[in-house]
Amino acid sequence: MPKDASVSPSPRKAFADRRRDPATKREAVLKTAAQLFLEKSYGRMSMNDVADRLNITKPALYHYFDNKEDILLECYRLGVGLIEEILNGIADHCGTGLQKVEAFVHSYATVMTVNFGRCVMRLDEGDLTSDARAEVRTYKRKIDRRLRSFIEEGIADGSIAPCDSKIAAFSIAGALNWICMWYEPDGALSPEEIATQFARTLTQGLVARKRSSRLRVVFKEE
Amino acid sequence: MPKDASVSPSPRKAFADRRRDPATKREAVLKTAAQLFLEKSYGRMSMNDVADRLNITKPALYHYFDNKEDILLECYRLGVGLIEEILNGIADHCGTGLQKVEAFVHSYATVMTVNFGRCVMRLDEGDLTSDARAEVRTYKRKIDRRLRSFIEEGIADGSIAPCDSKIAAFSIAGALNWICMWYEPDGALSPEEIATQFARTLTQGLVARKRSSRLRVVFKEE
DNA sequence: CTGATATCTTACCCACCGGTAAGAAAAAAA
DNA sequence: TTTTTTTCTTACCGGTGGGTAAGATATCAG
Repeated sequence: MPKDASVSPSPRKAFADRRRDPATKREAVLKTAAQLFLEKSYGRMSMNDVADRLNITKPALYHYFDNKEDILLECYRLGVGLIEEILNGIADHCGTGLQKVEAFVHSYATVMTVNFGRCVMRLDEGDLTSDARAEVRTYKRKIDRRLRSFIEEGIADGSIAPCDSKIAAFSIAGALNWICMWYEPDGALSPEEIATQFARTLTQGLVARKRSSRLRVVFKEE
Repeated sequence: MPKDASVSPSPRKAFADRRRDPATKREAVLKTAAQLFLEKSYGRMSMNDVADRLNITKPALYHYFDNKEDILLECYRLGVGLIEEILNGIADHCGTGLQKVEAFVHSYATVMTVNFGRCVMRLDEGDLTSDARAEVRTYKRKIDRRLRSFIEEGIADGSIAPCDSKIAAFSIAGALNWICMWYEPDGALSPEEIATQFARTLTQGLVARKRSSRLRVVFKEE
């Protein structure tokens, strides 16, 4: 099972020899930190945990990162990068506001099943210093504003029923963000299944359309 | 503004004198612990924080509770109690599955704006010992199963469009649980506003129904 | 081969946290 | 008052975690 070793070697092996290759070692730290962070949360993940899993000692980590916060902030930035990619993709791909929301939900749900993506929403602002917190808040507001603008666009173009876009955005974002709380990579639900049904449920709702055999809907122009 | 002092005195004053009144003192501990827990999360909330806010010293707390986990678990139980109340209320109040889900969302959203309710979803299982974790998981599964049963009921009675009830329940529960992450008691959004729009959005979706002045829907029995 | 540089380890510091031991001070019971 | 019980404080312990100092070891440039 030899993958492309130059791209994604097992993080454990990145520190196997002391060849000078800071980039891949940094990457290895980030990957295992993200993994551990998801397993244990920021507060319970110690620098020793990270070091142990990489078969090195704690001080070695400080050769590549300033401190614990620095590591997790970097994971966070990678995750945000994934999200911003999909946001830009949606802006181009024109359509109704509703279609944009649907595309957003589908893509965002998928990102929430990727480790770095999950880190974004698992990171508690309370664990950060005020500088880092400010940065994180900026990202979050950007994403929230974007979703809200899609909803408002939909209301304007008639594809979305009038509503408070702020609350609607919180509702959708909440459902999506919570994915990282229950999703298990080896679980029964595949990312694709989740993304598809989320996109459907969050835009169309649960309610059955009146198209049963007993009832028929007729649209009449006036 | 004198409230009923026998019911809810300021937690700070509960320990003002040493009169023997364990019940209200316990309650005061729980309230401030819940408050602090919401402000700082379990890991960053120290027993000293709680004691300081009550104007006592740390060991005094151990007169009323066995340990830190015991305190938060008690807060958790109070919150779960609130949720189970609404669940039972909905079971009686008969109606379609969709109506039950709607009622659930409305009530649950409201509970998520009450401190003890918020504690339920902010409590990270990873912070607990295995015994407590087992208890917590039991409660959560009970709630999840209940919501899922409402959805399945709705699919059976035709009020809800066929879907994977598991994913749908995760979606709805996620939106609701996430409320405790952004809700601020003194913020712009009132609990009632939130509950009402959540109930609407999560059941009906965002999509505009074709009921504009240009179109009219007619239901015809066959 | 040699000196310079990057990499990593051993040993340590300090702050904090959950929890306890032992006893003082107040309140209730006698 | 005296005794007993509850309530609360001072002082402390063991463990852990982030982070650093200082030096050993390997890699690389020349």
